[in-house]
Amino acid sequence: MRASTLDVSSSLPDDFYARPVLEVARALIGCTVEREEAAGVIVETEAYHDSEPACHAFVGVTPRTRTLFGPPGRAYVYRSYGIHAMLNAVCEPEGVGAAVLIRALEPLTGIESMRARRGLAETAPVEDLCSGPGKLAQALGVTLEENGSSLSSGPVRIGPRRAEWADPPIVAGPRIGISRAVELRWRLCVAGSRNVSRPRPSAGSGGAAGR
DNA sequence: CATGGGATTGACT
DNA sequence: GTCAATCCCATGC
Repeated sequence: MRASTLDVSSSLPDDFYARPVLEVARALIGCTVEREEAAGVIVETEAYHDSEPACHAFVGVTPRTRTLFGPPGRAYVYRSYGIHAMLNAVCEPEGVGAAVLIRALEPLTGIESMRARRGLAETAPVEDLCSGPGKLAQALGVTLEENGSSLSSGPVRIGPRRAEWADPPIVAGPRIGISRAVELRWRLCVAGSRNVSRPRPSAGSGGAAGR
């Protein structure tokens, strides 16, 4: 029993994800992601839906997007730029292609193994471990083989929002690295968190108010 | 079967 | 700020 201080025995039920994807993206802030001995608190998410062209599922059901249209509560993992694995949570009812991209975590446990998997020195700052979607997948050891696995009973699990994250200050802004549907402010970040990826949205200008 | 683009990152100017 | 690394897969011939 090495992780005695972190009881993440409970995972979010599948129906947590069976609702509007933007709603889930907000609800996932403050929740925990755990894989083996490593775990962290979600501080940044993005929502994607098949109705808008930035979503992989926009093109319809293909071998690649099959998971996105499948039942909610599964992991959608794909490779980006040939290098990085991206971890998503499939949302909305089966038949709808939607997912929340987990973009950043505040590390909780397994920090040494995170540094090792990221190839960083023991002195590397904690905020460098999971402050980006490719980084957190590498830090947790998430692989493409986990695509389609259950987020409640599979190798990667998401647990409920922790008490100290009951009402996190959330800032919304445009999603990162996309060229279409840029008008949607579907990126949600914990205001002031140093674990959020760059560019960090400023609390004043891109704020929670849309446009 | 060949090609091109991508929900990124880190190193370098 | 710019740029290369590198792989999956959708699209087109």
